[in-house]
Amino acid sequence: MGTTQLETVPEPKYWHLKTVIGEALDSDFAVGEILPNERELAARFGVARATLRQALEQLELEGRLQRRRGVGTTVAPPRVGVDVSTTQHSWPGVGEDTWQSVDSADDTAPAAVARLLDIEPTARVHVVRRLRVTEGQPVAAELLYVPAGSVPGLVEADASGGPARARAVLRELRQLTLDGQDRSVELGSARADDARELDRLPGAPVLVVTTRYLSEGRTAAVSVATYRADTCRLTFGDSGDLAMAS
Amino acid sequence: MGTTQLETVPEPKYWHLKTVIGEALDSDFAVGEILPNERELAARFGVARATLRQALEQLELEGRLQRRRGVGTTVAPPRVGVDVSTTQHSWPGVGEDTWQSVDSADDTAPAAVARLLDIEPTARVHVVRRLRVTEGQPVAAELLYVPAGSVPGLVEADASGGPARARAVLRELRQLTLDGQDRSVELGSARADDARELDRLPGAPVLVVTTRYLSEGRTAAVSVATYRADTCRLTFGDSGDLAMAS
DNA sequence: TAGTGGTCTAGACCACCCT
DNA sequence: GGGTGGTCTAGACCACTAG
Repeated sequence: MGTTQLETVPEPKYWHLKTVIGEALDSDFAVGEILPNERELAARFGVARATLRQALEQLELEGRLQRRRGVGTTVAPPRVGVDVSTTQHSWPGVGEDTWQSVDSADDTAPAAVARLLDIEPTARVHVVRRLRVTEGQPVAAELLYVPAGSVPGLVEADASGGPARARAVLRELRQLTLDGQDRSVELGSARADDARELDRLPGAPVLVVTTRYLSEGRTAAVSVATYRADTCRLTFGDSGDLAMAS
Repeated sequence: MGTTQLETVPEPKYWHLKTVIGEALDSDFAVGEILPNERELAARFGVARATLRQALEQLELEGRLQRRRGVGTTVAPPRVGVDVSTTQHSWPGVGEDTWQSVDSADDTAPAAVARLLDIEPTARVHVVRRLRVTEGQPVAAELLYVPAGSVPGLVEADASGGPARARAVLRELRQLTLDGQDRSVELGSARADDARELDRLPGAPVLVVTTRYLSEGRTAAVSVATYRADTCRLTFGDSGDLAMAS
């Protein structure tokens, strides 16, 4: 009674913190600059460390911060745009140096991938592992699933399993005519092995790009590429050189 | 000494929990089924609630769970694929019922958008708000920024600001010839207003799709659409009907 | 009003990186 | 060894939903 209702909007503390720190990032910090450590920041803002961490996590999710254990928290550079437009791609590995072949193995495909390939979950496929590197930094790890039926010409002898084997699978795949591809993008979290190659912790947020390569009415191969969500912006340059023309 | 080193891999508890619960989800639960509450689950697994929550958060991020305050945690249905292929789009709002116009206002564009539009940050633009609904559920909220110069024919009188105004802006925009568009996808967190329209909490993870509409060598409009990352899989059907043919 | 998930605290210890 | 972020605990209270 008699008291004026003073903004009784219980905005969470971590949300407010995120805003405040975000603004400070714009005005007071340069890219690459290192922030005070979490314990000090928490004390400075008068909150528990867990609460501060919630704010930092959000900022990291948005690509504004970068945190490394044992090192500290730094201001992240703007996200790099990585081209995932389909016209650029054609078959995987055509004269591209953006992807590095890592190795290849024979294995079964995960259930979801087997469904896309329309094969039995127990059927064996070639699994090619590749890594995409941009400006010296790994940005994506890919698993390319190729059913044996798609590469009948592949000689089985060379079972070295190394990069040479991976390139051999890709070379055979290119013998097919590519009729088209579909692509989808969704949010995921990095599996342990992907995380290691991407220099992140397991569970880090990633953008999962799934591509079906179609040939002769069938799905000839499926690629599952996981991109670092913190540092990457996926671009689909559907106009591309058109913007340059005229 | 004398003790055999027993798998001293300090896999985080929450990571292990996530795996265990994820497997249980596959085998013991049906879509829509409600899980025991967090306090009980934590007790059952012998961990603190915060630790259990870390596991649930990951599963929610991957679209496997859905949590609602005051209600409970349920098993999420598979993500819905929403088509964001550019051929389908042409100008925004051409005979589509997937998008609902909400309203339109005159405002300045955020700095990042002003840069894409190549206009002054203080220049006024039409901001059209739209909502994308799929199967009765809101999946995306969009802000379409249209510089006044792109819609010279727009009559200023009708400043109602409601859906009618929004449709008028779109109608005028369609007078231009569309030369092409660029699109990019990145991870973000929902702003308060988007979160409300998407029926999520502020900060919820979203996929931000930014589109530049090009006309006569200029950027005629910019769309920033935020899709619910938990329930959506963005699809780029670059083959589409090709898969149907032959 | 009872029960749910969301926020917050004040500690502790661990894994990792640098010097 | 000293400092960083990452994990974990055992509590407490709040905001929301439903019966």
